[in-house]
Amino acid sequence: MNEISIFRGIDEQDVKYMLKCFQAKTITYKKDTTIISNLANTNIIGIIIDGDANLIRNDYNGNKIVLEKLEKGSIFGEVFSSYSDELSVIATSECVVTTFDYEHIIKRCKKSCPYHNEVINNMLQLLAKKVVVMNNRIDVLTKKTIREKLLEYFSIQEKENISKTFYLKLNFTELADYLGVDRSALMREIKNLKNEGFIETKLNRIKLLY
Amino acid sequence: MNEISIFRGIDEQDVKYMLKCFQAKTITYKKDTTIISNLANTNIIGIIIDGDANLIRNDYNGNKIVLEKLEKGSIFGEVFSSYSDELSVIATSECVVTTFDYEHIIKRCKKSCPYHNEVINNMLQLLAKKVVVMNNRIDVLTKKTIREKLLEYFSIQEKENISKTFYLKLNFTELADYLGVDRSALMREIKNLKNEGFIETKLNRIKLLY
DNA sequence: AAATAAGTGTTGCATTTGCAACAATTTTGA
DNA sequence: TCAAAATTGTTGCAAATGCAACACTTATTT
Repeated sequence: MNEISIFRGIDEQDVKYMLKCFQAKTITYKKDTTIISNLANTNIIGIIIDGDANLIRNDYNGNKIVLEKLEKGSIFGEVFSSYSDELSVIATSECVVTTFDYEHIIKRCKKSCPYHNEVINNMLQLLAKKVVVMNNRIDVLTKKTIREKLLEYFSIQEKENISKTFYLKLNFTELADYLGVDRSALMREIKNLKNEGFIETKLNRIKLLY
Repeated sequence: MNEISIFRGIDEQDVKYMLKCFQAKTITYKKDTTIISNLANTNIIGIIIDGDANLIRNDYNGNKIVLEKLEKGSIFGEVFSSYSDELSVIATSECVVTTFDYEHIIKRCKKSCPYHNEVINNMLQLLAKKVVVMNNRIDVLTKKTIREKLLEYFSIQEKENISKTFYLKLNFTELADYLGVDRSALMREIKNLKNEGFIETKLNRIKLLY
């Protein structure tokens, strides 16, 4: 997959050295525990070393919304400084997390680690990738009907998988949230698409017939 | 406004030097002319030095969608590499634009300009700001009804202006596109909000009464 | 293994929305 | 300054959607 990670291109020894230089802390969290709360008011960068977590927003009504699913290699905390609602990161499996202060990324360390450039480049690419992912979601959400939203979503999956057959990464409840529509209405529209011969489905496998 | 720009914190002389080092080109475009076409296939970074432009997507139907409004200080081209549709940038007023190759940002130049760090930091912050803006839009688009979308949009404007009275930056046609809804349905809902005493409007000025 | 929770699938109905079409108003530019 | 273009504002109507409620299936927990 050639995934970008914040330490890509830096060898393991140097990563260790750098983390020491950054005064990074690595902690293991149990499932369903809080990794960090009130993220918006910190200058912390976190990296998921292993496991999965969710970036959660608690809005004014007390609703918890999953803003982002974090997995191995994901970073969090880099961009939400302007959020006024409370953000937190919750482990959804046993989870190893490294955190350090954002300052270390932008300000050169005194020892001016030679691999610092590499980290910044990776960071830019991670952010750029995030922008692409968000753009995809906006494209989908901007469509007016559930059918159009679904077809746009399928089209993105088709591109990513380079195949007209793929497995949904979200369950239907999550997909409804992702598309910003009512779940039952989503089910109805999927049924319609099947009946009209646009798609075939089997569990979470989708096959596009057009 | 303390706006971030890619050259913030670097004095004018050094910016000039750096642009030379980057082999940057600065060109003035007339209104409605194409600044760059097929952006997705380039590694170019552009900076709007003066004037306004639109980042346009030509989708498969030939529809032109305004993805982003660019103004003085905006940068473009850095993150859209994965778009398969054609992207272009069109001047919406007389427009001075500087372009250079993305490589210059990430790879240290041979002379290793001392202000290079500053540029990278600014670049990170610009991207981060973009992520925040996109997050706002996703928050709005995810709401199910036009009323909820409008109220969320107003709430963001209220925060940004720190006032319950503010002027819309978009006209109603553009706002309808931004919210992903039909324009006439949007007008209807604004009328309802007025009749029910939630807002007052006068031209593009909105006053929240709650 | 039983109990509980989470997710899927379905339906009737009221409400919301998009669409189409048009008039009125404002802005642009020739 | 006048004509054309763009934007605003309105409405009837059909279609799409959300909501609520429920049965059923699959996971998870104890």
